[in-house]
Amino acid sequence: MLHDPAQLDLMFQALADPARRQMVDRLSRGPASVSQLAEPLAMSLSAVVQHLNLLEASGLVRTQKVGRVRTCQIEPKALRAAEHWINERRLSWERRLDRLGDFLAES
Amino acid sequence: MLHDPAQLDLMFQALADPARRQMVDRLSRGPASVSQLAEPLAMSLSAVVQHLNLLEASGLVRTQKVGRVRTCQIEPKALRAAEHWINERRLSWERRLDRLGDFLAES
DNA sequence: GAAATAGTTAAGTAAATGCTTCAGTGTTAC
DNA sequence: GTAACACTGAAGCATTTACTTAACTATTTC
Repeated sequence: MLHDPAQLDLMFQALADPARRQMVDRLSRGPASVSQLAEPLAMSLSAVVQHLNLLEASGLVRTQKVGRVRTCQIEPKALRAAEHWINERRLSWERRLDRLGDFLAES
Repeated sequence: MLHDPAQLDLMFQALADPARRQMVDRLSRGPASVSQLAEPLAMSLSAVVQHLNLLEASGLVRTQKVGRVRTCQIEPKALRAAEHWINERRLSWERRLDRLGDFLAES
């Protein structure tokens, strides 16, 4: 579910926007309401809600509404999935380099 | 230089596109020419070059031209920078959860 | 129950993105 | 020297994106 390419697509797409990364950054320091997320951003609350909906659709953020306040949290599992995708490619490359080094050392 | 927010922006933006991630994936298994990168993709060579230019501008891929062939490689340092950004946020969140757990355990 | 608060939704718009085609350039093979 | 090859660049176009404003729906507060 988390490695499904469509979800991965949504996650990387979500992380591509600076405002959304700023929101993730804020949330990494603890939960926040929509207004709290919006506060440091130079855009309308409406725009923030739209970004937030993308973040939620991507699985990176989970929200729950109590009364009139929507509280947002990071979903570390999703972050880990994105992290993992990058990590695997980097390691694959680095292992290849190691094997090449071994081969050259032997000759 | 790698943690400069503008560069990070370019990297995440580059990773947001499925075709570009497929190119990175291919390159993680070893260097490739532009045509080799293009081969599995259902688009014109010209489109692939445009994607490649973005990847290069983001620092994720380095290329060098010998004769008429441009050979492309992954730049693991850049991948590591993106990885690191995500990792820091996730850890920050998880550490917070740990502290919260400790606090609740004490009471 | 009226007013303030917190968020939501829809419609519109300007700019960015991901292509395409076509007309090149430089390189290598014959 | 000419033909094939491996790209490159510009122009154009359809779609998507990141907003805006304005009208609206719940909840609290007083």
